[in-house]
Amino acid sequence: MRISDLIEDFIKDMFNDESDYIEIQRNELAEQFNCVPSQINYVISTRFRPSQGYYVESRRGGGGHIKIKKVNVTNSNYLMHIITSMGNKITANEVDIFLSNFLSYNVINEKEAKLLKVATSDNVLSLVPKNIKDNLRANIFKNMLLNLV
Amino acid sequence: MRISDLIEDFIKDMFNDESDYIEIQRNELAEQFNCVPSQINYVISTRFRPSQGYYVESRRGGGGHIKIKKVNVTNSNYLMHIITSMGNKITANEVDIFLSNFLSYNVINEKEAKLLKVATSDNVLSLVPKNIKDNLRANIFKNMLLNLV
DNA sequence: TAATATTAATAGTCAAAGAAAGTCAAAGTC
DNA sequence: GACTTTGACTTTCTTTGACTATTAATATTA
Repeated sequence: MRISDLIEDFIKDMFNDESDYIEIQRNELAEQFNCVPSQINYVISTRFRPSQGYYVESRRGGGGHIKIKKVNVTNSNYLMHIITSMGNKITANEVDIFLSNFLSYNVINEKEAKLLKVATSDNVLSLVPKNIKDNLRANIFKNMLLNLV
Repeated sequence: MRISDLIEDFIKDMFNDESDYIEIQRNELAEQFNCVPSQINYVISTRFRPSQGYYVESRRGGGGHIKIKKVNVTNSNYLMHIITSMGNKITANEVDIFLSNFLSYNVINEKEAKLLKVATSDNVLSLVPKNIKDNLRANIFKNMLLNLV
């Protein structure tokens, strides 16, 4: 079995009912599996993506760590379904359409919609090179949504 | 847990309803936490910045001390003030500190804080060229905040 | 006694070392 | 060809300590 799969399983086993997130230390985990630390990054970036229901944050420096949050995916969950099916690019217009749907289904409130809209608006992202803008927007949108599920 | 975080928490716990400021003795505190005195300065300069709601003054010599004052403010004024006084660059760490202050002042709620954090996190902005990342972050942060005023 | 000098008690600064995590591309595997 | 493994290099944040600056307390002097 691939080592990446072992690491994936190991991390997934860390989740339990009490908390919806886990914390790991990259170097320590790498040592346990006898691999280079960057392999942990590989595993996270291929198996713990937003589209797979995971939200990741980390911190460097002394006491640093990687925190992985698992979003509860009941397959009836409308938002989750949107997140997993959304591509890795999205335009400001498409965001608007999503938002008005979310609002009409009452899955988010006005304030949240406003925040989502602002954070992904062309205006706010005007500094971002055009060729990555829609990718970034999708990134922001999905990760924000994950935290509303 | 990082010792800096412990010190930060310890100091924050010292605040109570009666007084809006606290006083510490640098060497004594350092001794309690078994660290070098300058670590206290590190904690103060990274977690109790004047721009983030704390005003710090100190005195050297016998009986010297460090006094940290919590600047008391009301909702929209406070946010508005922060927004206008904030530079056009901000790091993810600085966002964190802002957010914890906003939360302690009750000017935003947990969900809003989470959204702000996510939308400006390094992970989510990883696609963005380094030279504009902190500018973009400030852009997103300020514009989102404007919608919370 | 008032002014001045000295000493001790604090706090401040800054840069180096340490402790993580991130990136990216080359090499390997299936 | 797509996915995985590896490792050199980078970035971020924290800890440490040597050196500096300031103030209060005390001693000395005029």
